[in-house]
Amino acid sequence: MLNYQAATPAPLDLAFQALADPTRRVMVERLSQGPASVSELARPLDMTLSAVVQHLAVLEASGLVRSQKVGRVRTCRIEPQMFTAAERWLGERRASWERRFDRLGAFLAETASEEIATEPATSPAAPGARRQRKKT
Amino acid sequence: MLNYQAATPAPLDLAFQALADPTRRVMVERLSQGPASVSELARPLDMTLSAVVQHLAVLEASGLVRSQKVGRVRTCRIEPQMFTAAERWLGERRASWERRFDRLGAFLAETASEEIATEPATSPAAPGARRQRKKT
DNA sequence: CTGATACTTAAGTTAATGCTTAACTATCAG
DNA sequence: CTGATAGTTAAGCATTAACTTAAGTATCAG
Repeated sequence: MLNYQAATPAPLDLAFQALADPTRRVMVERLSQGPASVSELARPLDMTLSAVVQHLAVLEASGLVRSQKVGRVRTCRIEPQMFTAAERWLGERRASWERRFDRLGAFLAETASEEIATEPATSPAAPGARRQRKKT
Repeated sequence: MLNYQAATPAPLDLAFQALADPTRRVMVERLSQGPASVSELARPLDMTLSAVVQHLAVLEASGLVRSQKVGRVRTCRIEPQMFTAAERWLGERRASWERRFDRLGAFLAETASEEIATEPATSPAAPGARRQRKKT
């Protein structure tokens, strides 16, 4: 996974990556109903405790989940902030194309009785010679 | 990546996985402002066209993006439905813990002058002997 | 002290990812 | 027809991810 962009993965990288796994989503679903211990999280899952601990590590690294150990049991809980961040990113994209649709609608309504030439807004795309390897 | 749960990955797996990559998010950000050709998507990205095409394939497989080819240019655009699905999943989790917070608040307000014993709701956790390998 | 519980940590294995080259296939302009 | 555009496809390679075993380390109950 050579991602030549940032040395440190962005928070959203980690969040979406964490949510991409069905096992981890099950864990998150459980936790969104209230705190739970590691074994409680593991119970419905068909894998070793060890694997669950590793999934938990991914969730914690992503900032979606937090946990603390009291005695010998580690209690895990949801960390709402990162969820909000992910939700916000999605919402912003949606807002973007919805705004565009609104403009398009307004434009169509406005020019309904004027002209008819309305290309689907494909920009000219300058030539821009580019060799195959373009490593900065 | 041995994911012993489903032979077919769930839609949300693909969607979140697709969004987990910063390059693909840049592509999505571009597309949420309007349709674009493959080369247009590639222009700001520091990688070969080939790599961009592969990222696009991931986005299409996830259902977040759709594309069609006219002549020699492929025009890509956002597919809103899958975004909504992802946003909804996040929203439902949030609703879950917010509901819980409300109940907790109500409970605290109600018993404010009665008793004081209020454990953080850690369930009893039955013994349930389990060997290390528990492959169904 | 002893044994169960509840994790932890470290390897090791396998498959999936994110790239790169390189070679090809259609358009479209002139 | 020719050359440039725009994309496609197939290998190949290094890294990461998702597990497994196996062998710990702290609690806590009795």
